[in-house]
Amino acid sequence: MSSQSETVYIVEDDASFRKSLQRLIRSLGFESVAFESANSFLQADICYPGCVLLDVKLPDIDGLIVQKLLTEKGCLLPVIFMTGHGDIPMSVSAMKEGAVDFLPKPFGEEDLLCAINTAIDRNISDVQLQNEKKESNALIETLTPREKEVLTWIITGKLNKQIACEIGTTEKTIKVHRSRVFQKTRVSSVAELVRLAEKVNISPAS
Amino acid sequence: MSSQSETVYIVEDDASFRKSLQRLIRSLGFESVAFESANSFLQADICYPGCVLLDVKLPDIDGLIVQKLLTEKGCLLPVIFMTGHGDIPMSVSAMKEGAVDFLPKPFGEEDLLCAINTAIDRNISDVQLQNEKKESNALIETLTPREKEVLTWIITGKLNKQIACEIGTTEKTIKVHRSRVFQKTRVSSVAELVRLAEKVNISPAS
DNA sequence: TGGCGTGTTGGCCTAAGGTCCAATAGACAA
DNA sequence: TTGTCTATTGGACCTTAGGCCAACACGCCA
Repeated sequence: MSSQSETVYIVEDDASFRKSLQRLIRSLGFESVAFESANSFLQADICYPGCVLLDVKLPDIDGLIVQKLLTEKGCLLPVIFMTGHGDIPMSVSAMKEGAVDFLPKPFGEEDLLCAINTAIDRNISDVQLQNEKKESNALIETLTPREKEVLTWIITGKLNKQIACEIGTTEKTIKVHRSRVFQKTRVSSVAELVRLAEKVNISPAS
Repeated sequence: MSSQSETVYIVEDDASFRKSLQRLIRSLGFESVAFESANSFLQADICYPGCVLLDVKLPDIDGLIVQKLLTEKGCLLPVIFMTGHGDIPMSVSAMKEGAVDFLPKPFGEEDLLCAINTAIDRNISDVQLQNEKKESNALIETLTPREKEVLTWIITGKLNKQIACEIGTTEKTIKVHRSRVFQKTRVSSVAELVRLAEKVNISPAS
């Protein structure tokens, strides 16, 4: 899993704490990139696998808002919150939104390491899932509308003649569409097609 | 969704607060059953759909432990925690373990109602998922070992002759097994079989 | 207006799946 | 020991699927 370097992004306005965090994280064997504000972090290029260690209280944007912005951007970096003056509702909101952990300052090295490992594992699997989904989507997008329609019937397990009846054409036509669907999506069986369709949330026709 | 009465189980040692909670919850339109200790709750029969409103600090067992016990028991009741003197690590642990919410006392009626609705919705879908899984499992369990083996190959999309080669027998034999698999699992297509197998976490052979 | 992509259809042939009937062999329990 | 369950195999026959070749209609763009 560690084929690529794992990066911990740090967003923390206190310069001395930020630097000591960065030292600590590097000593734990991770790459580390630090930001002093939410905006500078949000504009930065990020690399996977990684996670973000995010202070809740930042000078420009609230940490919980940053978390939402990341999600909206489609960024898959898992968030670990840090806070000096947090409260329970804040931590609960963060966790509901999918934060990996919410660490009150000061926190122990073990807790941090544990959270980072969890976050990076999650990121690795999220990224892989997203990539698979993208690849599957690219295949599906090569289909014509009619072929997509036939696809949704194939994955219900219907026979060609039944599909023909459903969409008002002949069995021969369905055979051709079916054949094209298999070619274009590069599968060789209905079973593979079912799994491909599930990956991109295509559900069986009526 | 409200075809059956929705029950909120309350576990709270403070008698007066327990009673006022029960009144409030009934006024919100839910059934309510209250307990003054974790043990009495854990021994009770529970009905779905529902959820449990659980005090973190109880005389006999800690609320967070109760949550783990419920999970281990296979109980699907979602947990909403209440606490008078909680802290952030406590709320974070609870949320990591799947709690729906973690309400510091005193909490508002709206927050409570919102948490209960979320919890019950989750319970309804969890219960439905579990039922579907049970039904699918029951079908799969009618298969002989050999038939299960053939099943794992069918859902990879392999042809009968390929399966025969894999498990060292003839195409004819696989045809018979395949036919029995379809009969016993009551599906009529590979597509349905793939979905059935996924529900019970059977993954394709090598 | 001609080419291209899409959707449609036909015939023909081979391969594969599905069903019915029949039969054998080993394991395990009544 | 007999009977049942499981796994195995064969033959015959029909249905489906898939590939190859050919063709036509329609809309859109250059």
